[in-house]
Amino acid sequence: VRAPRPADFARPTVEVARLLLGGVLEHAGAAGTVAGRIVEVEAYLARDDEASHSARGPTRRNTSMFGPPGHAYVYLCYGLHVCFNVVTAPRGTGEAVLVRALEIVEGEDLARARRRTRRRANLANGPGKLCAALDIALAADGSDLSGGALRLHLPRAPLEPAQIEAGPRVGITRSVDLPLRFRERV
DNA sequence: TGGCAGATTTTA
DNA sequence: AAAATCTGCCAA
Repeated sequence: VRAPRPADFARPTVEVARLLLGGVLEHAGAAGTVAGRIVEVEAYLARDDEASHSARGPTRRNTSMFGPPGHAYVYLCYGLHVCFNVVTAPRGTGEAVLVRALEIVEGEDLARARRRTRRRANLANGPGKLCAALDIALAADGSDLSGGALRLHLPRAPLEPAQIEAGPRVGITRSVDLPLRFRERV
């Protein structure tokens, strides 16, 4: 994997979403570092996407979604779960990629301590679960993912299209038919 | 100002 | 199937 470059975000959000697959999200904290390979993402767009938080313009919560690309958009879902996104389109646009699932590749013991589950596969196979495993908090909202404690790494070579499965997004009720969910095929 | 739906997860 | 319980939107 490699560090992200500005050019990585100078392309449509759907392409960035596909590029994130096979990348690594890493959080270095006081207790240690936990990192996971990105295996499932969803794109949220600014136009013709009623499921996107940006669909009705900027609010206090989604401010960072309209911020610079390559930064984090972290929000609270259903009042208790933290969800992590990578902001994608240029400043002011309002697009992001939700990271839905990781496969833990570093710091598994620490991840297990933070997550009450026996099965390795369940450590980070959901947007709220992965934030718990990596200890991503709302304080990370708006942070630059190329430099601080929370880092994004992109694959040196993007996944082949045949390795990516596209389909409808999960847990939404509007714009349900858009194929904006991408998963690494097993 | 109040009610409700929501990019979820866990337990019964 | 339901609870936990924050944020934003829309109706009074």
